[in-house]
Amino acid sequence: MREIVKLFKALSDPNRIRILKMLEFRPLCVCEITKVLQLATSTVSRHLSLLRDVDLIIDSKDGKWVNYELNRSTKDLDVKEVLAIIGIRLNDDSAIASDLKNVKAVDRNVICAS
Amino acid sequence: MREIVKLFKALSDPNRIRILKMLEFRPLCVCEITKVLQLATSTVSRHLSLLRDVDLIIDSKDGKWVNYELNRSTKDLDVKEVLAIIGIRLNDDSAIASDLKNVKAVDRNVICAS
DNA sequence: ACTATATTTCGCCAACTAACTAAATGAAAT
DNA sequence: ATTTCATTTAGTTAGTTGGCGAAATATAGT
Repeated sequence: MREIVKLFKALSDPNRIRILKMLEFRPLCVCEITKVLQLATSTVSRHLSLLRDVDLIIDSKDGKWVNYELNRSTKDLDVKEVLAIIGIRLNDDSAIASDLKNVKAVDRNVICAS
Repeated sequence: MREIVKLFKALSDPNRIRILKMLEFRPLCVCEITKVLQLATSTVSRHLSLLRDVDLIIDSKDGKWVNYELNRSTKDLDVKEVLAIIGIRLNDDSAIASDLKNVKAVDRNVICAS
C-alpha cells in the first residue's frame, strides 16, 4: 500500500511528469533537465531523487555528469504499467511537445556552466 | 496534463485507495465508509468528492443516503487503466483485507446514527 | 411543522510539499 | 593540490493537504 501511494504521489506533480516525458526521448543529465524546466538545479535534483526512489528512473555516473533514464526494465509491475500509461499519453500536450523540442536542441557540453 | 496529475494526486492517499478497494466489493454510503475508515464524516465526504472530481467514482442519491460506486463505465482511458491496476493489486495488503472484512459486516441500517 | 439522520461545506490547525539560495560533496582537469 | 564544474544536501519560506468539529443543507418520518 505504502509503495503504490508513493508511486502515485511521485506522479502527481507536473514537473515530474515533464521529466518522465523528456526521458522517453533519451537519457539526460540534471543540467539539461534544469535548462528545459527552468527551475533551480536543486529543485530538479530533488524531483529526480523522488522518481528514482519509486523505481521510475535509474541513474548512472558519466564523468562529472549523472545520467538519468527511464527504468524500462523494472520488475515492479505497477511501475511498468504506469510507465506504459505515461508513454502513450500526453504526447499532444503543448508543454510536453515544447519540452521535447527543447530536449532535442539541448547539448550538455554547450549548456552546462552557462 | 493538469487532469492526469489530478488523477494521480487523487490516488496518492492511503485512505482514498482504501475507499476505492472497498467500492470494488459493492457501492457504499458515506456513513458505511466512515465506519470502516474510522475518520470524521466530513473527512470521508471530502475524499469522496475528490475521487468523484477525477471520475474515479460516481454518486447517486438513495433516500437520505448517497451511494458511491466505482465509475467502471468511464470514458476516460486513464481512469480506466488506473482502475484496472488498483483492481488487480493490493488484495494481499493487510489493511485492505481487513477493510473488506469490515465492509462485508457493515449494514447502513444498523450502523448509521450510532 | 418538527425531529432525526445523512451528507456537505466552512473555518481552523498541524504536517507536508515544492520552490529558492547557500553550503557541501565528488569527480576532472590544470 | 587546487580549481572547476555538476550534483546533492541543508535550511527557509509560501502554498497545499488532510484531519477535525461546527454549522448548513437535504431528505424521511412523525
